[in-house]
Amino acid sequence: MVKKKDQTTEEKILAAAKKVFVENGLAGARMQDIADKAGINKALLHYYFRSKEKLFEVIFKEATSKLFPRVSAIFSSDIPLFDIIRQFTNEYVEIVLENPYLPLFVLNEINKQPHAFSQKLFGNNQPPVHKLAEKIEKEIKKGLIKPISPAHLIINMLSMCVFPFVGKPMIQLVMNIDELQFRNMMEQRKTLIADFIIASIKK
Amino acid sequence: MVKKKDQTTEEKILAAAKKVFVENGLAGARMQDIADKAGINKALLHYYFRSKEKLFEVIFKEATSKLFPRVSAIFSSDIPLFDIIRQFTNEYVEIVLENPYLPLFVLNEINKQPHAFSQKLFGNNQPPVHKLAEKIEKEIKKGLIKPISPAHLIINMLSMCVFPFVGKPMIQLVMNIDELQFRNMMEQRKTLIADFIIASIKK
DNA sequence: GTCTATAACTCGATAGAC
DNA sequence: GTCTATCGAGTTATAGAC
Repeated sequence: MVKKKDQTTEEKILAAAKKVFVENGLAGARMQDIADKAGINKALLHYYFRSKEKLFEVIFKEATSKLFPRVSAIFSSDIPLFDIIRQFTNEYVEIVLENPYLPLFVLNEINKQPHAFSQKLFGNNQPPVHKLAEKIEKEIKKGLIKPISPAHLIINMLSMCVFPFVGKPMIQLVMNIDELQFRNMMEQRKTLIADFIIASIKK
Repeated sequence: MVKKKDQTTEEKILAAAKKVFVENGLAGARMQDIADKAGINKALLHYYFRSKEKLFEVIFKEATSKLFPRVSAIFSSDIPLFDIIRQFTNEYVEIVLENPYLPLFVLNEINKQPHAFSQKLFGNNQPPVHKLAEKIEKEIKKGLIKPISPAHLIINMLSMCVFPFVGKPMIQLVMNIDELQFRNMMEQRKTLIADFIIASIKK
């Protein structure tokens, strides 16, 4: 835990804004709450970041920059398929465990303005799904794994990694578990998801 | 497509409100937008539904009543495990295909007020996960399926059903597919998900 | 850089005519 | 039931002193 007193004002604002935006979304967040949480006043918020929208942009970019680059790297890396699956599920869950509400936050914003994000997220270079899909195709043709649509396999993997966090409050409600128990479950999933997938497609 | 002219004012409001709330959430939605979309004015909204919150409640209840009762029924039904898996994945995807944005909408609101919903969703009776979990335990002990934590198996199943809809815009972006192609993929998943799960746990 | 005070605006809600 | 007009609370944003 970083001490607030050692942070610059800008850092305090960013930390506070992240929390408020992630919890409430763009529309639900209030500048007053951010100011309070940062221990300053509204005027100073506007001094550092011109407007609510601009502040939001910064937070959002920080969030996506945490989630996507590693994913891209693993998806396009040259290691064997099963290693990709193991590494991806392990790393993704690990990253998101530190920021459990990020996936819902990001998915919401993509949902609200899908077109703005095809630019923001990927720029002009294609997302790295194709390379992984091709690798899956090859493994099938070589007879190393059971036939399955690459797209579906990738969606299955993503689903089992991302959904538990998106549905965290619902899962906690339904299963009646606290923060620590949830965390422990997710720790288990780091290896469990890969095992589950591989058991399904292995010949 | 239902003609607006054959709808009562109340129906027009509900249809408009559903769209606006589902797209923007409670905080993001504006009564003016709902009125416009319904072809009436704000005053009339308040005449039919006292406040924004009350209108939201109605929409939200309609949404959850579409999603949860069937799930509960299937989870606690007395058919064999593999049939539960097949029936659940098939029916859930079918229901949500008609309302692709419902899951994200519902999860968001649960996320924002988890406690309010433990009441609203389940009332006083426990959610029906326990019965399914017990069934899984039994199958493992009988040696009919490979050992796996029931909680994780259930989460895996839910994940693969729900996530594709929650992440719909992102998936469409990354895979570069249109509405129809997305729909076709989800149609395939009705049986694919069950096959995938069963292949993984079958002995 | 940081504050107080306040302007400017958005939006839910109501009054009152028809 | 439906409308126009308007109020009033809450929020973003700015002006101006320190």
